[in-house]
Amino acid sequence: MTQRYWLMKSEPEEASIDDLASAKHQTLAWTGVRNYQARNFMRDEMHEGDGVLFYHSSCAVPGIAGLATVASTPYPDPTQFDPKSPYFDPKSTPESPRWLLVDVKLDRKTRLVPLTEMRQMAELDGMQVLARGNRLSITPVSPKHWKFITQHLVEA
DNA sequence: GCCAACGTTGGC
DNA sequence: GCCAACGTTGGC
Repeated sequence: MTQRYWLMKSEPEEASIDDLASAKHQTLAWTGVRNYQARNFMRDEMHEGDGVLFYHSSCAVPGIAGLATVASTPYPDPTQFDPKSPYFDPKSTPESPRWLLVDVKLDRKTRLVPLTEMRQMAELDGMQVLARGNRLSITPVSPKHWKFITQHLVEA
């Protein structure tokens, strides 16, 4: 199985790179995804060891905040069964869970690479997160884009 | 706070 | 199965 690469958006008010850094084993379950495309990536296409660009969204300076790896096989998102959770899904059952997730483990915090900076890089043309109207919270990243970001952008 | 883009829902 | 209405995302 060849390694793949992903960009995963998180609102820092909910789960920031520092939350990931201070989590047990520097690992967080990627709870709260309620979009089928994003779920399908976690359920069907992500594998342990895949590279993850940890991205801060819906904040003052959106951008890449760290590097991480996929750290589990898919399993049911526990928040879907919790009536007190904002992610509760009354139509989902433990026998047939609708929402699956993976764990994400911090590799390292990086400088914040702003979305505006990424947009200026010709090397990143075609990157899905830069596409007009993109809202998907998990998007694939090509090896070429991953290489450019990790080798040239992430260091100051 | 605005609004473009896109996903979901539900009437028919 | 179509599609209008509505809700959400997320940059700006």
